[in-house]
Amino acid sequence: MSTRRCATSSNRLLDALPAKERDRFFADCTLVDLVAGSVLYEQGDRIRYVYFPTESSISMLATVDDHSTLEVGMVGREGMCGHALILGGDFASLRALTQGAGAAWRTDTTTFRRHLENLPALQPLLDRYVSILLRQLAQTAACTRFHVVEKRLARWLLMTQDRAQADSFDVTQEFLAFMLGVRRVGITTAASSLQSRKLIHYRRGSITILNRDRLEAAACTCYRFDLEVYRHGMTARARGPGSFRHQRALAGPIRTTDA
Amino acid sequence: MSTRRCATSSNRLLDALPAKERDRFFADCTLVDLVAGSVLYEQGDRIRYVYFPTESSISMLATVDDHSTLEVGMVGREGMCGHALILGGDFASLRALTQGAGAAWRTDTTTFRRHLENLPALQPLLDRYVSILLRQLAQTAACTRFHVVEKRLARWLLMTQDRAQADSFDVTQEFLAFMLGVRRVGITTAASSLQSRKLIHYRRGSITILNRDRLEAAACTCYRFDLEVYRHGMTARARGPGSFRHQRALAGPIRTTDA
DNA sequence: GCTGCTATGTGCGTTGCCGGACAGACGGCA
DNA sequence: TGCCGTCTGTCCGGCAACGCACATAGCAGC
Repeated sequence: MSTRRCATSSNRLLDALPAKERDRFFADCTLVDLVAGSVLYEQGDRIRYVYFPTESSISMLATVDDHSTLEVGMVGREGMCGHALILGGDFASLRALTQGAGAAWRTDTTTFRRHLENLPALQPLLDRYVSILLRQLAQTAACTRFHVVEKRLARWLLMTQDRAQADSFDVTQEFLAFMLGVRRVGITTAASSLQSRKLIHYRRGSITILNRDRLEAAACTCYRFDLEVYRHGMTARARGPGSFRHQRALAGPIRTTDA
Repeated sequence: MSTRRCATSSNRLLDALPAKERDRFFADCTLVDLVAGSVLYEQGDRIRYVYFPTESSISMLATVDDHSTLEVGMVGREGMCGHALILGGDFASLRALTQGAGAAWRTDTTTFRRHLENLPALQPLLDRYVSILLRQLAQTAACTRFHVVEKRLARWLLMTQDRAQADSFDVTQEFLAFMLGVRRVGITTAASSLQSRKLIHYRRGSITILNRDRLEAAACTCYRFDLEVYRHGMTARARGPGSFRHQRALAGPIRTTDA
């Protein structure tokens, strides 16, 4: 089933380090196996370890009213889990839950902090990652507000496929509903629509992506936007236009007019 | 009308700097007047100036599909606008629009970068601010998903009141609709509901908050949560519980079980 | 094979918001 | 004073998603 599995199973952030620094960093890392469904941090937990997934994927979750939960970010081999440490914090600001089982590099907080000081390329690299994460959160907020469940589901499946590096992965509709913050039946409807169009196939806790291109066409544009942000950062390439519906309603000139 | 106006009209982030550093920073700042409706950055713009509002407030906006826009963050005297620079970036990742007219300290990018290197307290302070911003984005995503317009409107009004430091401020329903990503009529309904309960009073482009406590009770809990995050960061105090509706659906143990 | 658990599918009325259209009200300006 | 642009209020049908309840289907263990 895992047809798209890659040869190299490392983490892209760490790969981006200069070889010397990377070696020093890896010397203090342990390769661990994350179990699907395990909670890495509860909101407000003191962070003990940071994680750099290689095959696994982790969901960042925000909760309101003690029961409604929404996935606001996804971390795979392109990222890291425990971003608060990058910014000098001690506590996890969001719940982190292993969504796709698999391997991840792990380092304890103290060691990680030491590397942040001693490896000159590390902090800038991770700062850049934080800014990407920040943009992803903003995009998810808008996406969740404006896009229908079916398109959001398609986006989620594509994002997960990228991180699982496989066409097929284990997930129940109940879990998907939890991630997208909708009813399970909402997922049933959306998923069966996608299946009837032969974009995906699913059965009892497992989903296979059949046609990636058409699934991408069925997803909202947020998927592609996210990819662009990861690839090019926030340069002009990832620009999305956007104008106020009624410019007249805004007093004053549009550009900065401060003295 | 502006009964709650404070004597000190400075910026809280800059106030938190040690006196010596603050003085050096202010020496290179200009106090400018932001005009309501002016766009400080378009998404993807190279950042030329950063802003530290004192009386003004700025909205950070995310756009999807070239027309649907959502306010994902608000910056007032408690924050700064141009966070990308803190993380070493050059480009604005979100649109920034002056929502409440007023004064702000401004510095150009080059000078700001120099201060980041030379003033030892600045970078840690702003890093902490970024992590707060990040948490605010996540909260907004969940809030936008789960809370009805009336509660979101109440939250928005409270947040704006805090930043305007006045009970009354100028804003049209059209603009509110734009911020919350809903129809103008949706605001009409919500606002007249709040007005009928004597929590606010409004007339033609201006809103007055009549009863702050009851308005807070009418707002979603996200308002209070935000305040806690600003006050205490992500320590245990700001913890919000949250459990999966059906724990059974998650395979494996709940705590981290990696080797 | 049967049992029992979990995952998926369907039906029903309800609700919050949408899109569009239009009527009324306010307030600056001539 | 009266005009006119802007802001606000009300109506309509429609739809996506909700909450609840119950029916079916896959799969594991005995």
